[in-house]
Amino acid sequence: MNRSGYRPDKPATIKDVARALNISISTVSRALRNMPDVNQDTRQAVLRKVEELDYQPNQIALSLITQKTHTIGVIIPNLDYFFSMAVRGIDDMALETGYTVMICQSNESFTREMVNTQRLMKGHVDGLIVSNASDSINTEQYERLLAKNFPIVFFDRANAQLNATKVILDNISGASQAVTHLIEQGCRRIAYLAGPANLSISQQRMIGYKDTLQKFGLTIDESLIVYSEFDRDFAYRSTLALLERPDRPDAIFAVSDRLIVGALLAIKEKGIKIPEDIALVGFNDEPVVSLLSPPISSVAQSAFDMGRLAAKLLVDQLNSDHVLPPQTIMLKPTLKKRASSIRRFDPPIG
Amino acid sequence: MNRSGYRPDKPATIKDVARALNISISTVSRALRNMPDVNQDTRQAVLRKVEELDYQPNQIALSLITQKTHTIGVIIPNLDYFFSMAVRGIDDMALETGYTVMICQSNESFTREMVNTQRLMKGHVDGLIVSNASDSINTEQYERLLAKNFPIVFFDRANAQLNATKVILDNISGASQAVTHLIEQGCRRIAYLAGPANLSISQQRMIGYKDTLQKFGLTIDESLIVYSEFDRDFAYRSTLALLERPDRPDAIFAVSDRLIVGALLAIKEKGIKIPEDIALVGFNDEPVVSLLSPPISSVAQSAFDMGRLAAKLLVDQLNSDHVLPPQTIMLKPTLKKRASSIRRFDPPIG
DNA sequence: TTGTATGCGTTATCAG
DNA sequence: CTGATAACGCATACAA
Repeated sequence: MNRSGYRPDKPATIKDVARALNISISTVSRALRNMPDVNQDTRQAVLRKVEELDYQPNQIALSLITQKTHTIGVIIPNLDYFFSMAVRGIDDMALETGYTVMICQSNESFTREMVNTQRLMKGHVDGLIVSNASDSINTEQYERLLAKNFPIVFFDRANAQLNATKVILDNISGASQAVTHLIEQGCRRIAYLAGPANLSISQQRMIGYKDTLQKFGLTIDESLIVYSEFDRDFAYRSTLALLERPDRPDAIFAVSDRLIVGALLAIKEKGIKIPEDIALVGFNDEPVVSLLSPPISSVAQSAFDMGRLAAKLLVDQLNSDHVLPPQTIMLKPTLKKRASSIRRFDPPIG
Repeated sequence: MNRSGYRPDKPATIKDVARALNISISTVSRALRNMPDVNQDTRQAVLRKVEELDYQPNQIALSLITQKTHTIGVIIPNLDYFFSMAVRGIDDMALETGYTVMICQSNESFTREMVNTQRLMKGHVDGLIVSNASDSINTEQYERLLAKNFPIVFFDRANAQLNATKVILDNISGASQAVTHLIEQGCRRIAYLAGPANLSISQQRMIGYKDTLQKFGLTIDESLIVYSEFDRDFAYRSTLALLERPDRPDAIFAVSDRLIVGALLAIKEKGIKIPEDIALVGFNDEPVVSLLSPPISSVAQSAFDMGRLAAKLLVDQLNSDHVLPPQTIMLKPTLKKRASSIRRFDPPIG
């Protein structure tokens, strides 16, 4: 007994059904799959016996033949609010289309992301839905898979160089909306908690930030830009440092709500007024930011929709009999304006 | 071509390796699994060819033989903070022990929980880790699986009648700590947002709540107990109603942080002082509660540890060659005391 | 030390 | 209408 480990009682196979009825396997198989050419009485007998023996087709055997598992692999950096919602969207679409979802978290580690990819490939998922870890740089492994025409859909965090199907946010627009709003509220020195430098979302939001400043004729002060991991405590400390400066900023925009919350804690600790002295805008519109004092403005996107859409694109590829060309779908974010950034009465409260 | 749908380029099989070297399949198989009785030269040649062809064993074929997929099915009601952390713990242990995790969310729906169970069973998971939906009542399906000795571990929300392996919290202790603390702070009319009546965690926490009141000689006022789903808005409205009463409560304890946040919003809206007029204690210690004004006290547990432990118990069963007897592991919660409930200076701030 | 044959559970292709 | 058999990719008992 080399196949070690405990195994539950063996379920009935198609063979058992056939034997019990003294007919051949193929007849049972045909009866079960509603093929024509099968006697009604035989079919009824099979159906009854199947019920009696609680027979269920062995998916593994089917997979061996079709080389399909009806399983989708999902690789995400973490399970924070955004990705939880995205996973819910993916699982939702998977349920509708008859797939099951295998989820692995990279914990923001590129190494673990690669390990998870291999893990899922070994488990023979039919396709992959990926959002990169914050220290992801190398795309070699994905390129190799894509070269073999293995179906992958990237969402949210997707390497810009990679020629693959993606569902992403219009991050430039999101950042632009945030910065425009801050400028309209009278802010002139807008600091930016920029997140991990190599992530596409960071880079795109940075473009939106800088372009908007320039569009309004404001100078870009690189010393007001702080790169970091998605670490609330780091944002807290960075903000304290920004507040120490004689020319301290009059607004802070952050690449994620996690960071803007860190900023909020630092500012409140210093007793500086929000939004009068410093206005705040975050990104993702997590539920928590609307509960804080003051409620924090944030760029909102629907992670659920993004997840559903990513799953949809993947399933479309899986159900297609030819290779679909890569496409990039860009979703539009909307700014939720709240007390943390509203200094004047002109703009309506969102 | 009945096997519809696109499939990526076929990977090399053990046959390809054998053919390329003009040797038999079994020799390749042996060489690969470091069996003795195999010529060093042959082994080297095989290894080289395997590298060259990028051959990887087909797990599906292996699964067909062993009837094991090295996959764990996870069924959870949602992916809020608690369950996200639990899933992280499960995935962590799975990675360590060579398993992959299939996750399905029931969205608090018993029907969907059943559908997901079938979905995972069809996908031939080796075992199941389950936390029930809030409207779960019927345990028939699990009983049937357990009767077949199919390995299942329940965690957090586990039906009390079911004779199965469980990892749960000492909910009575958690509620007792919370209520004791409130009483020590001078509260005498403690309302309870009790959650779904049929959930084991609700029932256990209710026992802790009532027993503690009685222990301190306080009467139980059933009109201060409100059942509900895990719905923040419902808690908000229930609290508004409680506040209308002439004999309004001087404290609210809630079965979950989601509900206590709803209560907080209602109380702040009414301009009632926390903790002077009403003290608050929640359950789960989600990060959000420590960020609110005032920070809310909460009964803390480690969802991550619970997840890891549940996975550990399941893997132990999977790796054992006999059926392990059901066991229930009970974890101890600790109360985090914060401003929402601290009226006196005697107890230290947790 | 290596090769051959059988089986895992199912479908598909033939014959009958 | 039904049955026998090959095949999916691999491990393994048995032969050589």
